[in-house]
Amino acid sequence: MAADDVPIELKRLWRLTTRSRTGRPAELDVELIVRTAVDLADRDGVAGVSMTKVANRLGVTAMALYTHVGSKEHLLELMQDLASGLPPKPDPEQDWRDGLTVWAQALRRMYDAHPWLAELPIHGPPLGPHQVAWMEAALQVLEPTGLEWGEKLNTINLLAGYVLHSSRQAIDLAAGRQARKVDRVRDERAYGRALGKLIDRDRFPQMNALLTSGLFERTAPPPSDPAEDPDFRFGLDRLLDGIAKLCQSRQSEA
Amino acid sequence: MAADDVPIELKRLWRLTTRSRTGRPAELDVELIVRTAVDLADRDGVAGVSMTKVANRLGVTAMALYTHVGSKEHLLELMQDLASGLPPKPDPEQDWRDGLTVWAQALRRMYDAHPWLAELPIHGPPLGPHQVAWMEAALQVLEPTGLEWGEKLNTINLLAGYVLHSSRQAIDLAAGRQARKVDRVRDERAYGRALGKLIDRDRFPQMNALLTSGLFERTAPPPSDPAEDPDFRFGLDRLLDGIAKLCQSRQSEA
DNA sequence: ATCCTAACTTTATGCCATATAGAAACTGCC
DNA sequence: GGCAGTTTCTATATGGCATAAAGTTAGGAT
Repeated sequence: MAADDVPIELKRLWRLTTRSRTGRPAELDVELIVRTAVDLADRDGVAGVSMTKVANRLGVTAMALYTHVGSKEHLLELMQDLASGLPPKPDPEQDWRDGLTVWAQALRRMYDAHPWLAELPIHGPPLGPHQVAWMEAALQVLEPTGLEWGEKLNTINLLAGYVLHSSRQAIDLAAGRQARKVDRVRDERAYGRALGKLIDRDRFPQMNALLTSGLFERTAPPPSDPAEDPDFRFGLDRLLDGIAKLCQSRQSEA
Repeated sequence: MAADDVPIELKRLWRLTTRSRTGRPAELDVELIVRTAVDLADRDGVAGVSMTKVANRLGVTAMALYTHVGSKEHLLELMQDLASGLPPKPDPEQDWRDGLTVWAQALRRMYDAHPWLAELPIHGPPLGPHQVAWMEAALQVLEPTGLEWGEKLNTINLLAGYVLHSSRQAIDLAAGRQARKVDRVRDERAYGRALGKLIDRDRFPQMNALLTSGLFERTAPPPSDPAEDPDFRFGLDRLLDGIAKLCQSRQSEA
């Protein structure tokens, strides 16, 4: 069944590698390396993860890792899947809209728990067991909608992309706020004042109105639960409204 | 007016730096450096841009750049703004929905013209003249909707985030397809077949159904105009439907 | 006891951003 | 005409990075 033509990267994601009986026995294994790397990333972000640093933590040279993870790129994929964890189990009592809301909010909290996940590039379709589990959960929620497979995929992708994007922004904002004194450009108030001086009122009338509206003078308190942040909810609700319209049109066809 | 308390980074974005009359005259200037860096990025992506390479192209040492751009991070910001170009002028005849569609499609084509723009991290609010112009254009389109400033901002952000995300995916997919023989994991057919062997039918029933649906067997022809790609249009239409509902509720209040 | 083999180490290459210090080239002033 | 001041650019160096190539080590199988 799990035949030989499965690429080694997939095998490692699903932990299907077997220790060989011959040769020097390994001190390391994929799981150990990836967990160490995730620890480092949780502390220092993606930039804090280097083959050397991971290896040093394990009391081993950098090159030793290559036996088990192939390349740094692959290590990052393994880290991504591991840190993704498992989605909440869909509640069959809920309708699809509540189900997707719960799903998206859980995803948002995942990025909050491991902000470095939002730094990673996107690798096409889900490949590892945890990513597949997230996809499975969303598909289960969408099952009663009667959408076609392509539509379901597009919908999930749309939602996941939104959560990723808004997580990134929130994380960047928080990081910027921490360095406020160093880098005042990004401070909201300073932003409005500085740009206000540069913007030609005739060429940028709307921007000018926006900057003088006082919107940037408010100090937004960082919400305790990022999944309840009003800015996050705004986009989520728009998205769900748009998806709802699609579901309605599908339902009225049938 | 353009007072001294404007940070140097902003001044450079708006090309407000003045050559001093004393001292050794500069061979370089910001515009020249940034244009050279953009050329490099157009050819080789963000990874192809290093201070050394940019400097060599200009017949100068890497350190010479630092007089003009401060740091590589700042150079990337300058590149981003320059390559963003100008948005299409909003047509006052169009309603907001057509206007946003045009805007989003133009943004999509921008990422197609400079794919490396999609690789860059997000830097909070728009700071440079071109980015401000994009924002201004979107605000002008939204002007008749009667939305509040915060809603307009959230809406634009939602849309821009969507275009960025789907551009990234399309670019990654195309890049993966180019390296198909090397990296078959991401080839769509191979994806379905390989994952099919790993996935437990009981634990992942929906994924299993999806993989056996034949959806991944189709070969999607790459569209000539990315802004007309059906996958892109799908998300855009959902988003606009969601925004339309918000506008309606605002209108019925008034 | 010896061989085989996989796991790990050593060493080296060629990148990278940028700190520091100094040389070079111009203007304005005497 | 030449010196001072100022700015630009160069030379050099540091410490980091991923990973290629080749060598060493340690245990299981025979």
